[in-house]
Amino acid sequence: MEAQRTSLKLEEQLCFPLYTASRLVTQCYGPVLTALGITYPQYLVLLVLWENDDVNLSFIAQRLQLQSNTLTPLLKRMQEQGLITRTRSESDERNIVIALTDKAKNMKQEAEQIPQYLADKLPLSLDEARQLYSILYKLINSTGAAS
Amino acid sequence: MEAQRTSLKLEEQLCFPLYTASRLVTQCYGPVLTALGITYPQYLVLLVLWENDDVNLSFIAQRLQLQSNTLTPLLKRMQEQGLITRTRSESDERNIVIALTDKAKNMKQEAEQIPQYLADKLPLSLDEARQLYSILYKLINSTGAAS
DNA sequence: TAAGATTATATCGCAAGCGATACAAATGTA
DNA sequence: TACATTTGTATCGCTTGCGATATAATCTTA
Repeated sequence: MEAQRTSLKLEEQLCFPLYTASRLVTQCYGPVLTALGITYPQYLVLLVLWENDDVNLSFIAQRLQLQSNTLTPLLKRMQEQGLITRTRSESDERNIVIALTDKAKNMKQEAEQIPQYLADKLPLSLDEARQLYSILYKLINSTGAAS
Repeated sequence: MEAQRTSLKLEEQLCFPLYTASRLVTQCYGPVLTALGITYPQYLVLLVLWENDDVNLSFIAQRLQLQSNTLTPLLKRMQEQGLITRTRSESDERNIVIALTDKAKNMKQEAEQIPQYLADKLPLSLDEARQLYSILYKLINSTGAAS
């Protein structure tokens, strides 16, 4: 709310470093994820499912702040790769239940090392990482629906 | 380099809030950019060109940390919309020179209000914004090529 | 209980992103 | 000056993202 001078200089835009850091950090996952045969958003879906299996599409959508027009094809591809199953709920046929296959469950163990791999690769101190989290979630909670 | 406990919990991954905040903040630009008839990456290209007109594709690529396989089609679309011209350099025919049209030059004035619009929309204090910048650029510089 | 709202997911169309590769112009080198 | 290398863009194929809209199942309510 304080008066802030704003300009059109690329480096002074908040959006630009956010967008670029996100892309470049995502690229850091490339080698490990390729080895597992998955993409970055697919990895995020697995993170959700490793915490909560047998959930509706809308649950994943809410956790990742993605919509059905992104998730439906993404989940279909994961199904084709044998990572998940998609089943219509019997109690409410509008719902589609996503469940991990054994293949995806087994991948969790290999994935355990990924966070450490990334933490080593990025130059942030614990303090900086905490600050970053705090600010990013402030942004997220202010824009999207409440998480 | 300190010992950090890592886990596969979604919220504890650095990547996830970065990815989500980037998408959601980008979505905040939607209304203003749609009014100008451009997309978010096109806006970034314009930011570069408003600072430095008549530059090679590789200059934009370096500034935005994007590659030709992303920029070439993006710039072609901007050309079709009458925002830029693409001309082969005479001195070195490998280079393609990107220049703003009058239409795009005139858009700068309307765009001047965008940073303030966003600053008002996001809940960050000046201090938080500075911290965020600092950390994001640390990430960017550690991953991609030196800016 | 039939019509209208709401909810959950899907479809369509288009613009990024990006790994891999291609290709022509320029440069280096023997 | 031929030939290999490097440089700057472009092409291909695929997977996101997302606005807009569609569709079917469920819920509401008169």
